[in-house]
Amino acid sequence: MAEQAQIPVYSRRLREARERRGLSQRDLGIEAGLDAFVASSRINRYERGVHQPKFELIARLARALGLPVAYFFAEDDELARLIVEFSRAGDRARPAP
Amino acid sequence: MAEQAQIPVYSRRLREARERRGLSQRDLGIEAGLDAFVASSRINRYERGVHQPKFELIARLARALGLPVAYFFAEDDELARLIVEFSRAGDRARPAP
DNA sequence: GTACTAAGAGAATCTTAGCCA
DNA sequence: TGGCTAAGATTCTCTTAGTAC
Repeated sequence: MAEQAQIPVYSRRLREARERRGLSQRDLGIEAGLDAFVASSRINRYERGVHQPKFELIARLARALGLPVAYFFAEDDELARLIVEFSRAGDRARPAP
Repeated sequence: MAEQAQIPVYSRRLREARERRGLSQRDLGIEAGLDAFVASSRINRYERGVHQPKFELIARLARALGLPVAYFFAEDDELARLIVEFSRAGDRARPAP
């Protein structure tokens, strides 16, 4: 049987977070600072696990989605939840920089 | 004044974790499955922030260092500590897969 | 409008072969 | 021995131009 290439964690978390926000792939890319003409294509590649974005871009996507970068690399769902909780607690303590 | 290129989070965390383990750059690379002839050069590039490793490699480095991948992307030190605590708790609950 | 893809252009990393403390 | 680097070889991503629903 043929091995199906595994979707990376960050791809899965990216799509989940985007859909939770009700954004299209194009609009998420634009909010992260990508050119409107390439946004859809690029975000699609990342969510499908075809291409790997630069960390700098992941950081911008994380900011656009209101999540810490570490969230996108949490394999464990419980750890992911913990990271979100931590960032929300931080938001109250020290507002937006 | 010239802007100093910022060292990425994962670079900083990688070096810290490696030194805590008392490993050389070469030995860490080898433990992560890199060829002995390229290990030193490549790990050095990652720790200096010159090159970005593939996520697949970060996952192997994380395993070699006994840390979750998310740890290497935690900007906040307190969050990093939280992630380590979580992984240690998990080790007791469900041993090595 | 949204999700998605092929393929050449462009930009990155990887390997080799070293240097310095 | 350990940390580090230049540069060509290699391999990746990015942009463009599309398709299908």
